Amino acid sequence: MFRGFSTLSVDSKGRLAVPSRHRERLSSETGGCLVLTLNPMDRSLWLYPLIEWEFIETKLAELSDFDKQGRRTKQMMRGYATDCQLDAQGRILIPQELRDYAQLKKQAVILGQGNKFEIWDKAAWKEQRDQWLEQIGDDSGEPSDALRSLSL
Amino acid sequence: MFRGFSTLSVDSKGRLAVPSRHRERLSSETGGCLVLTLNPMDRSLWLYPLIEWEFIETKLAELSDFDKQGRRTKQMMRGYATDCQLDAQGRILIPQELRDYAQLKKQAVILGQGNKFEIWDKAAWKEQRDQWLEQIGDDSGEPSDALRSLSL
DNA sequence: GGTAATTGTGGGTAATTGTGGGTAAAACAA
DNA sequence: TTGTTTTACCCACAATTACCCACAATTACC
Repeated sequence: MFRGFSTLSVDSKGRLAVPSRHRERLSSETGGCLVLTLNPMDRSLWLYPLIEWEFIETKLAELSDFDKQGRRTKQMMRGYATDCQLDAQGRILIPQELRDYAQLKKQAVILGQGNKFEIWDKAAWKEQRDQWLEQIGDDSGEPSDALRSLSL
Repeated sequence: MFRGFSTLSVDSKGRLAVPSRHRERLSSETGGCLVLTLNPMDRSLWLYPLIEWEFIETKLAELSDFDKQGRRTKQMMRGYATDCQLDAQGRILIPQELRDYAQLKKQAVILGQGNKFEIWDKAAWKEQRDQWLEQIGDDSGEPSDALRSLSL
């Protein structure tokens, strides 16, 4: 399971260095083959080891074309899925199109999220985070049932 | 179960010494692997032995991506979960990002909380504590049913 | 109360990691 | 083809982190 947080910079060529503590796993897991695609829920990117992505892909294939949300999710995630590999310095090259989607500027953050990594523009992430923290903090909102029964 | 209170200092490199009476348990429990993450309820940090964290992680993994609150909770807790180990002096290095989140200055406190430790900035903790004591004391707030049936 | 052991704190140094940029190969367009 | 842009590969520097060692403060013990 991937976890953890790092602040990183996207250089002028659109490259992003994966934190070193994750490199070995990423380069061994599927011969170093990775898949980068967009996160349809947020303006951020997802980075999967190929083997994990293939599993996702089969699940996507099962989504009905007659359900609008399902169709769109499929289109987006598959359509933007880009193969990539770590270079000798442990970086990946993020295509222009995906950089635009996630509105990546110079500063980015990368978050371990179980079977994948999530990549955000730093400012956008902070905004999201603070918004969420506010919601958790005030007790006015209704936590979902799943959350209500969660003891950490 | 962890319990107890200690005042400690965070040095200029962001290191925090775990009280010695807890070291042995922390370094033996899961080969010394620990996970440090943020406490989404308060501006403080949680320190889990890896084995305890993994249990939390599986619970988080079950939350749906299509429920916004669940998704955010997952993102935050996993995203900020940082692997760490005690160094030769029994300290952990707290990443800048987490220090900022918990607003840790020079003085910190660490509280045993069952399956984990909670780490606060000392001043922030005192403030919180006094505030809570006031609230608990006056009977204006509505205690939940669970609390109502609690005999201490 | 005095001494010895343990614990908490600080800092130096070496290794690792993150970042930037140069150059050559490859892809693409005209 | 030729010229232009993009990508891959390499090298180098700066910042961070891990690993030591040393001292001060605290605690335990006689």
